[in-house]
Amino acid sequence: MSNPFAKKYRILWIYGSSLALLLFILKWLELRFLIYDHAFDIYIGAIALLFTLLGIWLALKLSKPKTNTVIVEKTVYQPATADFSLNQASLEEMGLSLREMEVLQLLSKGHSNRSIAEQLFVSLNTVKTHCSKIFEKLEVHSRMQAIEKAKRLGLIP
Amino acid sequence: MSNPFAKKYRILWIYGSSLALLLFILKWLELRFLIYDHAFDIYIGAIALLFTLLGIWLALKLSKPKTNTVIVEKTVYQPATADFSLNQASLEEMGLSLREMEVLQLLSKGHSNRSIAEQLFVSLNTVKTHCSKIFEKLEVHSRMQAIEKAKRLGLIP
DNA sequence: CATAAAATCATCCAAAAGTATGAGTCCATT
DNA sequence: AATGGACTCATACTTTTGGATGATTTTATG
Repeated sequence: MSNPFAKKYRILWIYGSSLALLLFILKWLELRFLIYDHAFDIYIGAIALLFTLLGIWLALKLSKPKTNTVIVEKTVYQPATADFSLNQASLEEMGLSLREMEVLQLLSKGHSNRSIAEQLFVSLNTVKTHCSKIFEKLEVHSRMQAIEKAKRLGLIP
Repeated sequence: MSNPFAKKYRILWIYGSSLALLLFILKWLELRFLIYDHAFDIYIGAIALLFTLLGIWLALKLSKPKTNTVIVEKTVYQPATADFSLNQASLEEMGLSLREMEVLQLLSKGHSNRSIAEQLFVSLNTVKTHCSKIFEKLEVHSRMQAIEKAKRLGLIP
């Protein structure tokens, strides 16, 4: 933790120091070769300061914020989806509606009717209705058989 | 570790040197064209531009890197279990008995408790007991979840 | 606009699944 | 002989699921 901080601060320090040194040298030169009057000098300094601030403001306002993207890998155990392609023909033949496919997919993941209802923001009864229709269309009598058949038909991975 | 540092320092040196050079040129111009009033505007403009750039550079280089932490959930899919080989280690770890494995296998084929009972020549209650123990050991609460977990542990094909 | 399909929700009932607890038998190990 | 694990079975209870039926709303389509 302290190492990267130290590094950052060191770099900052070096930047700052060299800048200060440069300005100091300038001042020294200025004093050394006192040719022009101080009013002009102050004026130039003000201009410089003003536009430096302007530059800083511009940069801060217009620059994209540096983002530290932390990627958290959330493992999902869903095997055999890599080369899955939905069998459109089977789907057409079975006549499953869009919503029924959604339910079927959640069904195949082992979710309960209640869980599916919550995920789809519908009532438990609706999910049961969908399930019944799915079973009817797939000609099965339980969710397990439905998954079995759906997988075989290429409806789900 | 020392290489990136050296690189950074070199860049810093170059930046610093060029800045110093620019300032010296400006100073020189200042001395040179102080006499001519009409060059004054150009001089001020140059100063302004230069210091604006300096400000931008300063802001970009020295500003604290804003750490906008973006958490991205990445779904990692497990490869398909094309060639099944029983994961003995997982089995040991889960502590499933022989009979429980039998039940689990029939379970995974979509059989009902009654069907399993008939196939194993035991009572329905016994099957339920086995199931309960399996669920307990696999830390799940339904046959579907059990199958899911057993598959990804390599207990069943 | 009318009609059909899809989606939603409900109630009631029966079957299946799951939970908790207790208990008996068999068998291997200590 | 005692112990513990595996297997068996049972009762009682709760939850979930499945089936049947009917109704309403939304949405697409001719």
